[in-house]
Amino acid sequence: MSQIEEMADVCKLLGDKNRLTIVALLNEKELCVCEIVDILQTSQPNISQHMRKLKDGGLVKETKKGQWVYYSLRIQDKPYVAEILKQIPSQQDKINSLVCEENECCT
Amino acid sequence: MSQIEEMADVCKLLGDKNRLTIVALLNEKELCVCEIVDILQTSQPNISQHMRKLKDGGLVKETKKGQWVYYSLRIQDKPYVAEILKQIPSQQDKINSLVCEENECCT
DNA sequence: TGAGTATATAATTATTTGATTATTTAATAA
DNA sequence: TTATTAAATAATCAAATAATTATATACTCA
Repeated sequence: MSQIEEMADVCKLLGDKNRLTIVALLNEKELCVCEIVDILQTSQPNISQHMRKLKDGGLVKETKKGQWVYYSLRIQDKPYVAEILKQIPSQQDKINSLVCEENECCT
Repeated sequence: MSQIEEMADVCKLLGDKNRLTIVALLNEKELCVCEIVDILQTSQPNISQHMRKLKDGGLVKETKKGQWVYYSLRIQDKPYVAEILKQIPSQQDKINSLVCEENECCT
């Protein structure tokens, strides 16, 4: 696949509001699926499928910790993604509002 | 529309191989529709519809010159798009190979 | 072991999208 | 005026996509 095609595929991944939000969230902090579900207010399978696309596209990596799966960004080789993220407002408030965070449910 | 939604929409526009190539071409030089059709080897209505999406998304602007319509990039307010374009290989060879260029058909 | 929880997968559906074909509009030039 | 050329629009269709619902897998703990 040509470089331009690969970049178009990455842009397509970021071309969905939910996925772009997920990437912006992960830019702040590693998160588990249930936390992302909680923040984005959608179904677990919906998030799970977005995560698979992001993983297949090489934008995130997963780490299993017990029964939880944590996702983190993997964009060292894609500096332009970091540029895009610079333009996105901080998602810290959404992360702070996690009930999980308070209850330490995923730790 | 939220900023993150607007950025997702821009990414979606760039998330198509043909449109990303068009934007990369316009990054080198203003081009008319017939030239883009020539380079991308697809139909005129196909390009015309891609140009409309890019125009609606605010990524390009058009200038009519006689019976030709020239498009050029309009991304001053979107620095991250410039960052993406930096990662794309030069499209100069494709522009140089234009028959138009030799014959000066669009001038 | 079995219950409970977290996540993934599969199947389905409605919507969106990219491309094609046919037609229309607009500009130029004979 | 008519013919020609460039581009846009409209209609159509197949493929891709995001979301939902239902089910399966995997891990933990009593």
